Amino acid sequence: MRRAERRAHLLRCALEVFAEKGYHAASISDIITRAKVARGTFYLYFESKRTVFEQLLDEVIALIHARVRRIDPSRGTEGVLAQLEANVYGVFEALLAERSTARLLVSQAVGLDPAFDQKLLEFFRRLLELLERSLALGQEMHLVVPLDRRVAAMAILGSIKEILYHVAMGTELPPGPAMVDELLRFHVRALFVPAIAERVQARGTRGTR
Amino acid sequence: MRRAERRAHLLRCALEVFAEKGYHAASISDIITRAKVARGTFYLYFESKRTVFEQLLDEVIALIHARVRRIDPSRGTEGVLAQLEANVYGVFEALLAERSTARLLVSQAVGLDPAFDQKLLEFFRRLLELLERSLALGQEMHLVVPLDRRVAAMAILGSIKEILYHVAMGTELPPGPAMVDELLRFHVRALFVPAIAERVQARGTRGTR
Amino acid sequence: MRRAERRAHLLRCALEVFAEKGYHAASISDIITRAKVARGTFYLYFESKRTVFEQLLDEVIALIHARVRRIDPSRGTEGVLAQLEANVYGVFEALLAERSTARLLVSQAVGLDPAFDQKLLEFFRRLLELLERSLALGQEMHLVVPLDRRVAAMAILGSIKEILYHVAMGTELPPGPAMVDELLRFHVRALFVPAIAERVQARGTRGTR
Amino acid sequence: MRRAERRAHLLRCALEVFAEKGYHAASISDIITRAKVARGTFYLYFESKRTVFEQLLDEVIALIHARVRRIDPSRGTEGVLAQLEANVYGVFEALLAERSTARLLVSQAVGLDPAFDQKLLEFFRRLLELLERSLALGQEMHLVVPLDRRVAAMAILGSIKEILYHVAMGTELPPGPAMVDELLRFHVRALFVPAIAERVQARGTRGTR
DNA sequence: TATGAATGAGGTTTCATTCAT
DNA sequence: GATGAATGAAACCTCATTCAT
Repeated sequence: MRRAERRAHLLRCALEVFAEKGYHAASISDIITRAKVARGTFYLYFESKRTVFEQLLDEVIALIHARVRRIDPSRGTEGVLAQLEANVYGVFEALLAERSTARLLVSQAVGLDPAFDQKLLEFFRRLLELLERSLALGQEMHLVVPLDRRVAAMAILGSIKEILYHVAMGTELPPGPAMVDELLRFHVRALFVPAIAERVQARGTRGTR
Repeated sequence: MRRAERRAHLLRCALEVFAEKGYHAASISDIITRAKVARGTFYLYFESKRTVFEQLLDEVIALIHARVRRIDPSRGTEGVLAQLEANVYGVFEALLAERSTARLLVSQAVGLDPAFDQKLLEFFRRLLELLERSLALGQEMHLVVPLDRRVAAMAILGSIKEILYHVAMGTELPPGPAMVDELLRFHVRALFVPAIAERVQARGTRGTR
Repeated sequence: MRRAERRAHLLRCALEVFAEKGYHAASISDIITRAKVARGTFYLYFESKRTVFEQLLDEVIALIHARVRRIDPSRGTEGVLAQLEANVYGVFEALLAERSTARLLVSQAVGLDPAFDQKLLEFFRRLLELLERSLALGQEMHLVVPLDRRVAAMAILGSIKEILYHVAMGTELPPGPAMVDELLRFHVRALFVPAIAERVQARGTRGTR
Repeated sequence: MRRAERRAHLLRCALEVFAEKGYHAASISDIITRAKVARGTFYLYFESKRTVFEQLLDEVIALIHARVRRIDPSRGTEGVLAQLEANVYGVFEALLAERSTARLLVSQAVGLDPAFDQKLLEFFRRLLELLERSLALGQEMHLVVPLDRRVAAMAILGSIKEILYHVAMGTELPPGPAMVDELLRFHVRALFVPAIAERVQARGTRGTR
């Protein structure tokens, strides 16, 4: 039990250090200083600096996978829209809660080295596939307009990532829920057939900032 | 004249090395080995590893700034659309031509250190402002629907970056022009009032992949 | 305890290397090879090559300051002479014991760079002030002849340094105590009123070499 | 003729640079920048950085040798005193005229490396021998008191060097001639039999600073 | 003779990892 | 398990010297 706690504490400290300084600038010294632990202790829990980072990255990835569900078409138009919303909300909820985690994913893990790039890429590709399948489904239901599903999926994913990036970097933005609503309306307009799109659009727009 | 050539050659080699290995994993040795130049020669042209990278990044940023123009509303609806297209095309043209350059911008320069992050962030913020102004203009002309311009601008920028990221990482995608067309239609649907959006949509969709 | 020993050992080895090769020719490799220690270990104890040297220099300076006392006039003529003697003896004792230390002070630290030059100069200036005050005192007691105290102080300091320099460089000289006696008689003649000077001179001269 | 001029110019610039920055901190770039000459040109005139410095040092040494004469006893007591004076004056005249030269000798050439140390030491040893022979002569003429000639010679040399060192380092001192007079009186008291010493002392002391 | 671009040996320093206590 | 001193590979950068023009 003790062991698991310590491990979690170390992971937590490592996350903060990586988020603040970036992978390379972060040193083992930074981590153990923050964790108030001896150097050797760190290596009792993790094989190397690389592996801590990898585990943190895996955690973030799992966190997001846990929030994203394949869309189930059996619940009608409204159900599909609700599920789409739930996915985007989930991701933002998970990542806005903690800037460190967001930074790790959208900034610090990028371009580290071929292996990490690969892992990141695979994660994003899985998300893209999921999105593509959802889009295909939407098209079958005649909710989604004809489009290149891969390109559209990337556009959606990219729009989410960009906002997370700016959140992580501290850019000023509308408060969480309003921002997500706004983003969702953007997606709806871009994807859905006019009949649906107009309905959603009417439901929500208040001002124009 | 000789000097400029050498410098360009070194920059070119540095770009390739950075793109392949990432900033930190790339060593001066890698660069000079590739350039077939002695160690000191490198420092004859650049102050440090950091400054070569910075110059490369500045070049990429300049490259993109050169391709992006503020939208001029005086030429009517079609003119505005054409200008939007030109901007996106320009950016893709500049970056698709060379995977290394694209990688530098969307992958290797991210999360390097506070100074580079700042530079990158400022670059993206300038692009966002430009986009926001264009959106405001579109709204005045009743071309663009009511929306939070900042969020929309980020969504657009993010969609472009994501596609570039995947291009840089080698993901399979539709051939250049088709992809850009597809992406533009996505933007049009997301931004424009239905009357315009439908016109554009009708004009272009061929298949659904 | 262990730590202090290691540190002392490293300082000792560094001293020897600096004395043998000079500051610039001495490399960290030389020091750690002699100390049979890994490269990193050196940096565990000292921040840089510069700081080891500085600490060594500080040590030598402290060593000498510890041996030199302001002259107390309350103990009469003989007392003053005895104190003068004690000071000169003290300095020689401290530095003759170890050629490396002497070399560091009179040879290796000279002309290194503006900062070290400054430190050295300040040290010598403090000694000069002390000498000047002692001379002023001697003049008040009518023991010391009228003279420019600054020039006389420099002459005395210089005579001591020159002998130390030759000792450090291995020039053959009379054995320690005889040499110091001889030097003291030189000073006495140069400084004191004839009545005192003759008394001291009579007391000591044995041969003329 | 042209060649000799250029060489002299380079030597001059090198002297200034060495005096200002010290041997190691001085770079070939510093020298050629000051001389407004290309890098290769430097090597047309000198084999290496080391050899320029060596030639400068040789020049200084020659300069001093030219000013110092063995004392000729045939011209009586006053003549001997006058010659002693002339030697010390000569050395100061040569070195006070130019701080760069003084710095080179008393500060920058010290502790450079074994070879330079050797050269410097030999130079000082020659001066010492000369002094020792003069002292022996003085003793034969019953002008100089019984003393260890080597120690006395070192004391005299050291007193001169110390003053030059402080001049070179910018310490405030009495104006040239007064300072040399003062120093000479110091030497006279330290060396000469009372009868002579008193005569000289009476002749010059004005104040006590 | 003069130039200055090119060279590369060599130095200092960092820091992830190990291991004896 | 915990500690933290010790390790040493590897990186960056400088600068005296060379050499083609």
